[in-house]
Amino acid sequence: MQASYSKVSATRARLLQLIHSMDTGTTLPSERELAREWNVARMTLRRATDELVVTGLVVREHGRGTFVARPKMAQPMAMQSFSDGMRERGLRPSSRVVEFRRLRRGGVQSRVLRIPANDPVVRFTRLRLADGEPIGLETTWVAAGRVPGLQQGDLTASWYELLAERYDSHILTGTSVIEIALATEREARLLECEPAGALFRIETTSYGQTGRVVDFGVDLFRGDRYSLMTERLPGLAVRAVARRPRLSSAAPA
Amino acid sequence: MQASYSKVSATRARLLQLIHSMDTGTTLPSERELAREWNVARMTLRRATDELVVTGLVVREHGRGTFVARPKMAQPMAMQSFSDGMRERGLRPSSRVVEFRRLRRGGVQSRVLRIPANDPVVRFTRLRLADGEPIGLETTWVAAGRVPGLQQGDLTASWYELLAERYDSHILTGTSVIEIALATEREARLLECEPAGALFRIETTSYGQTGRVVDFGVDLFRGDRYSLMTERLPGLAVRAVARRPRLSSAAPA
DNA sequence: TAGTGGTCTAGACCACTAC
DNA sequence: TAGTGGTCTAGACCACTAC
Repeated sequence: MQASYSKVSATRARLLQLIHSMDTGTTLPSERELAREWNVARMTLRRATDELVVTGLVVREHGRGTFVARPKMAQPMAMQSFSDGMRERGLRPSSRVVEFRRLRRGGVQSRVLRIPANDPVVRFTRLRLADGEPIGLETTWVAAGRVPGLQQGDLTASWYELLAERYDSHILTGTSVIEIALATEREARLLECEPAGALFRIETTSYGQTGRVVDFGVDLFRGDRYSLMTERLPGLAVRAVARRPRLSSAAPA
Repeated sequence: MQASYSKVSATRARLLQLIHSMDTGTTLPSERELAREWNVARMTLRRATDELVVTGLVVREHGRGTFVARPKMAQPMAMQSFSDGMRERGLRPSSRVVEFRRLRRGGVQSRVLRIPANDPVVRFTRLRLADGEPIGLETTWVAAGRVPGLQQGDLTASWYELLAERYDSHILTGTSVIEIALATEREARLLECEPAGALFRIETTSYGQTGRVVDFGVDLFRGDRYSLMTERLPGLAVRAVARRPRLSSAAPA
């Protein structure tokens, strides 16, 4: 620790030391108590704690206390259905449809889906759960012409399997762009994380046979609970694109 | 906007609206001015701004003001040398060696490198730059036996090329784990970002011919300036591993 | 009811910039 | 020197929990 370090930094360091000697799930001393003991304002103590919350080291529960968090879970980035991925890891996948809409026009998404701007599009948002715990929030856009008769009730099982079996659309590969975003209040409520908590925002265009675009999706994963795993291969040339930063928001609020 | 939203949220929303009408590089009104105008404490205004800073929408400069930020840049996740990647995109790559050490024992990294725990290891940390601007902070571990005679001065050019040409070690594939971490003060100084700014933390094990592990590395990229691009392939089965969360820190401080 | 975290305030003082 | 962002404080009041 350097002398020039800020009080927040020094406090965070003390918190880290404290936490490393504690077991998962155990309760930290209260904010007021630690602030008094370490001679800092409660706000300073809280700012230090904020950083450990974002990183996933501790969890705060309103009215109850602050606890040492569980380890993160790894999310493989293979082009695999969420359901299969979860089952492979011994977890029970489920999903809750938060929104289901038919849009008269694809708008911005038309270009990505490679359809005429005036073609209709189906957009739906699902909360993905593993063993009942919210994992990710996923919004999908698909050309309405590709999925005739699709209804909200169809989406409780695997979307990939549905595409393959009913619509003969087989997703083979994809391109993803990963960004860090902060949870809006709505997203935080659904994912049961802190408002303004750090999220992975993964934008994926998926391709089927003959390179056709099948769907386009935006997934949000909690950064405090998950890591992403990916295989790296040589020379997969990917076009670099400059992107306007965004605050988060999978779907339009 | 809902009535139940917090003041920070409401303020962030007003800031977003303000920013969307402004051009890249232009100056926002000062914190004191906006706080007065919107009837919030300066700390509240700052907390709202904090979120836009993390997301990369605005940049603060001490003593100068707050500015609308430039768009993010995409980082391809192919297993490609940093130098080649940058050159392909018309940027001049360079790197500065921040630390270079020979360790008598590999310690924790021995297991990843698949060498006996008592074998010596070379560890070095480089700051990667594109057109002179810091992009990432990269720490690499490699078995000393694989790189006899390696010296700090060798590392200004491409590490992959050096491995291939001098040591006949060709890196072909890799496995990466991506996490969100917050910059320590040291990392923030090197990357010229905010202390506690959000970073991508990418841990990579690289493999050569016959699946041998060649090196192990931890890269930190600024989350406010970069996004990651990756190709997704079907059925790349990746073992899921539970991981203890960490605050950041590529290398031991 | 007592204790916890969540939000917000009004102000002090510092460090840096531009002149 | 005036104006900007950076840090920290001491306290108020709210919302939630556990009893």
